[in-house]
Amino acid sequence: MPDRSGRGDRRAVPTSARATIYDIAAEAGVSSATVSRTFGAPAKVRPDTRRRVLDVAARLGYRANPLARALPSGRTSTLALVVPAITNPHFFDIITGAEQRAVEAGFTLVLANTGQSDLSEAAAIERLEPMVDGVMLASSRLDDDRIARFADRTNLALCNRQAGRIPSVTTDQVNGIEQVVGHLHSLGHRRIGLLGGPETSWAGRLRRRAVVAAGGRLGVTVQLLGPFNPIVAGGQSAADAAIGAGVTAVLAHNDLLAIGVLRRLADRGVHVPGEMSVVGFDDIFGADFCVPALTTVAAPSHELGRTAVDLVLASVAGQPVPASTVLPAHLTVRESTGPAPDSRTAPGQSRWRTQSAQTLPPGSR
Amino acid sequence: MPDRSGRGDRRAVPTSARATIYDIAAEAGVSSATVSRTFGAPAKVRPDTRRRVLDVAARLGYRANPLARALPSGRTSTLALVVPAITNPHFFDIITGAEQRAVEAGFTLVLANTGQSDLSEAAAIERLEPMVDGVMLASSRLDDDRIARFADRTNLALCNRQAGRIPSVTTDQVNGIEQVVGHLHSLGHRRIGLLGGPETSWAGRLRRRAVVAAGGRLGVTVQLLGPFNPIVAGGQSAADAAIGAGVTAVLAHNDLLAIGVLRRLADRGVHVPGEMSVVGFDDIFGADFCVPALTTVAAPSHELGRTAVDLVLASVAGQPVPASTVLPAHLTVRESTGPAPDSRTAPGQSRWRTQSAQTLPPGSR
DNA sequence: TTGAAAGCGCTAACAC
DNA sequence: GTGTTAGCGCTTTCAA
Repeated sequence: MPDRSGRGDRRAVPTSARATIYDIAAEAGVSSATVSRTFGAPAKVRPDTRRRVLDVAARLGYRANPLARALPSGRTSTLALVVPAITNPHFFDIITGAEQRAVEAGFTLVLANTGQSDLSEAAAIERLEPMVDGVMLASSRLDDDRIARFADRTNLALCNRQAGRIPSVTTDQVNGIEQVVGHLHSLGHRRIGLLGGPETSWAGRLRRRAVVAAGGRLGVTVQLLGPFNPIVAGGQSAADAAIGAGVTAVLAHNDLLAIGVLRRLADRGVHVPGEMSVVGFDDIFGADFCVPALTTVAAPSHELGRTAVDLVLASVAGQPVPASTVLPAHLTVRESTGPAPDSRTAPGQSRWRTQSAQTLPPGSR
Repeated sequence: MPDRSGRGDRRAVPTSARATIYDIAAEAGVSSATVSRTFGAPAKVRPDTRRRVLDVAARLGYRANPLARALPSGRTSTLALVVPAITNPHFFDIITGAEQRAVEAGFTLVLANTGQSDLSEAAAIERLEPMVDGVMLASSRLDDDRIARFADRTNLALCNRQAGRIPSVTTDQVNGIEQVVGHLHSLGHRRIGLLGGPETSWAGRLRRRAVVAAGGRLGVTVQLLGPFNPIVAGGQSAADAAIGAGVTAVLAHNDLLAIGVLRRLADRGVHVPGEMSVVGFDDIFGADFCVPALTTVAAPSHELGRTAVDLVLASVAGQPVPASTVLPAHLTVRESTGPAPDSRTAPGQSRWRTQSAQTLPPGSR
C-alpha cells in the first residue's frame, strides 16, 4: 500500500502532502499518464480531457515535482555558472546576464564560486555536473585538457576563455589592446607597463601577446610586470612595480587592480594622469566614480553572461553551437589617461607637472 | 529488461553510461542496499565489505546521482537564496557569505534575482521551493502574511527583514541610526533629511521611525524625503529634493543612492561635506573610493549571508532555530560628513564655505 | 487519444 | 551486517 504522505514528518513543516499526478488522475478519472502528458505534451491530449485535468490540477494546487520529473527524463532545467571570484563586480554583471537569460528560458541558475583555485573549480564542476543540464565556466583557470574532458560529458560553454573547439564567448581582447595602445601612443607614451594577473588567466596571456605586438608595431616599449593578485589590494605592489619600471602608463589586468593602483599612486603622491596614466579592463561598477575616473577597456559583461547561457542552451537542445563568439570590446576613455609627461607629440596638452615617474626614487613621495 | 544505458542519446554527449549502485553491487558481489549504505551510513557496513565497495566504486568512477538520491529522501542538499537586486554590491556580499557557508555544509546554492517586484519574488520562491531544502529571503518585499505562508511549507530564513516569528538575521538599524544621528548632531547639524527607498522596504520603515525618534531626542529636525529608486541613478532626484528641503545632511536609503547623491551634488556645485553631509547604508564596494569617500552605516553583509544559511540549516536539521538574530551595525566615518555649515557647535572646524544649501535656487550650480 | 507498465537511481523499512 | 523489496513522482514506450 503506497504511502503518499510519509513525507511530512521528515521535513520541518509540510503537513498537507502535496498533490501528485495520481491524485489528479483519480479526481479527473483518467490515468496518470494522461495527467503527465497534459503538462509534458499537451498536444497529445484531447482538448476537453486536458481542460478537465487542468481544472482538477488547479483545484488541488498541483505543482510538478522537478526532481521526480528530472529523474526519468534526465533533464533538470537547471544550469550552473562557475565563477572564480564572485567578489569581482565584473562577474556580478556576468551573473546577472546569465541569470536573466536562464530564467527567460525557463531554467534555474545555480551558482558556484571557486575562489581562483583550479582545484576547487574542478570540484565545483564535478559536484554540480550531475544535477544540471549544462554548465557555463567563466574565466576558467583549468587547462584545456581538463576542460575538454568536462565538455565530453556535459554541455559546456566558456566565458572569457577559449579552449579547442568548445563553445565560448569572449571579448575581442586583441582589438581592445590595440585601441588602448593606440590611445596611449597618441598621447605620447612610449614606454608602458602591463600589470599582469594570474598566470592561469587565458585572457591575460592573450593580452600580453597583443600588447607586445601592438607595442612593436607602434614603437612603444612594453614592460611586463607581475603577476599581481587581481584585486584592489594587489594594486599596491603593482603600482610600486610600475614606478620602479619607469613607465609612463600602465595597463592593469582588470579594473579592480587598476583601482588599487590608483589608490597607491595617490598615496605616493604620483599624479594620475599627469605623471602616470592608468588603464583597466572590464569597466566594472565603480570604474566611473573612482578618482580619477578610470579609463578602461569595457567588456560587455552582461552580454557575456547571456551569450554563455545561449550557448549551452543550444547545446542542450541538440542544436549546432558556434564554436566561438567574440564580442567587441571598446575603450572607454575617462580621466586616468592623459598626455605622457614631457610629451612633445601632443603639443599644448602637456599641462602637467613634468617630473617624470622614472626619476622618482622607489620609496619617495 | 532494465535499460541502464538509454540515457546517452538524449543528452548532448554522455557516451559512457554512468555507473550506478547496481553496477557496483554486481562487481563487488553485494546487494545494492549495501552499496547505498556504504555511502549513506558507512557505520552500518562491515569494514571489509565497505572497503571492497569503495574500491569498486572508485574503479568505476562512481558518483551518486543527486537527483535519484533526493527523490526518495526528500532532501536535495540545495538551498535557495532570493535577492531583490543582484546588481547591488551589498547583496553580492550576502551572496558570497551564503555561498561559502552553504558549500562548507555540503550544500549547493541556487540563486534567484527578483528585481524588486514582489510578484516575481513570490514566483521565484514558488519555482525554487520544491527543489531545495530551504530558502533564504534577502530584503524581501513580500508582506508578512505571504512570508508566513511560505514558511509554513518550507524551511525559511529572512535576511534584512523580520516578520512574525520567522527566523531572521538583521543588522541593528536602530542602533546604527542612533550612531548616525549622534554623529551628525555633534557636527552641528540640526536639520537632516532621510532619503527614503522603496515603501516596501522593511529596513527603510524601521529606520524612518528610528531617525524620527533619535532626532526628537536630540533636537534634530528630520525631513522625510522620497521615496527614491535605491540605485545610483536615483541619486539625482534625491539630491535635488535634499537641496530643496534645506537640510544640511542627508541619510540615503543605501550606499548606491548615496553615491548617486554625491555625484549629483558635485554636478550642482554643492560641496560635500562643506555644504551638505551625506551618509549611506551598507558600506558596499566603492563606498571607500568614491569622492568624497562615503560615511556609511556598515552592515556585516558577509555575516548576514552566512547566518541566514545557518538559520535554515538548523531548521533543515530539525534543530531549534532562534527567531531573530541581530548583528551590530557600525558607523564608518569617512569624508562625506563634516561640520554643518555655519555651525558654531564645532568651533574651529567650520572651515568651509558657509553658503548654505538652502539658499541655492533649485536649478543653480 | 488513452492506459498499462516498466523503469529513472537511490533510500529505507523489514526480514534474515 | 546484509539482502529483499517497496516505493519517491514522473516519463515514456507499447498496445489498445
